[in-house]
Order: sequence, then structure tokens, then C-alpha cells
Amino acid sequence: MEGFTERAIDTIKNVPSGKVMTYGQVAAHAGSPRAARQIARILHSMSAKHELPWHRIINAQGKIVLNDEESRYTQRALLIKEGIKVSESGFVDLNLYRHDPFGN
DNA sequence: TTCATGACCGTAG
DNA sequence: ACTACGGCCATGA
Repeated sequence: MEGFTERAIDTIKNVPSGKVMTYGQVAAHAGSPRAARQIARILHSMSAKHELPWHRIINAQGKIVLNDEESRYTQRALLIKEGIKVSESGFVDLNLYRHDPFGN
């Protein structure tokens, strides 16, 4: 493994379709539990380049928090297409769709 | 090395 | 559900 960023990207790539992970979860799995903000930055800047399933990453409340209106719509559409139920206000039920890297 | 920057997190009102 | 605040921390200039 390289550094935090590498592990984070790897973690994100391993989120299966139909599941989601929170920023904090990814950070923790990458070795830095309190570095959730870095995950946000990684997705913001490298999602296209690394072909990451960026739409499967949401915040700890299970809510979509993108600033851009268009991106929000896209993310919601992608999640729904994978079978995830998303409320109109952009909430996802983490109890049902949370992906646990360790399989718990 | 210091400084600003985030698609965050948890708590509180 | 919404806003406000303080805390956290890996990057890049």
C-alpha cells in the first residue's frame, strides 16, 4: 500500500453495487478514522480519473450532501438504479444498505 | 514549514 | 429537517 489516499481509493472501489458507505467509514478503513474530510476531497478531485463509484459514498446521516444540484440528482438516480431507496430529501437507510468491508 | 481548503462528524438548539 | 459551531486531518501551494 502507498498512503492514506491509495487505501481510501481502493476501499471505495470495493463497495459493491446496491450498497453504500459513509465518508467516515472509508476513512477508518483506510487507517485514519477522523479523516473523513479527506475522502470528500479525494472524490471531488479524482472520482472521474480513477473511475470510482463515487455515488456510493454518502455522509454519516445517510444523506446526500453535494453542493451542486445537478450532481445530487445524478447521484440519487444512480443509487435508485442499483436498487437503493432514496427519499426525496436525499436520505438513504444506512441500516439496510451500509457496506461493511469486513463483512459484518 | 506554515496556511488554507474541503462531497465530513457529532452535538446542540 | 435546518442552522451553527468546534474539532479533525491529509493535501497542495
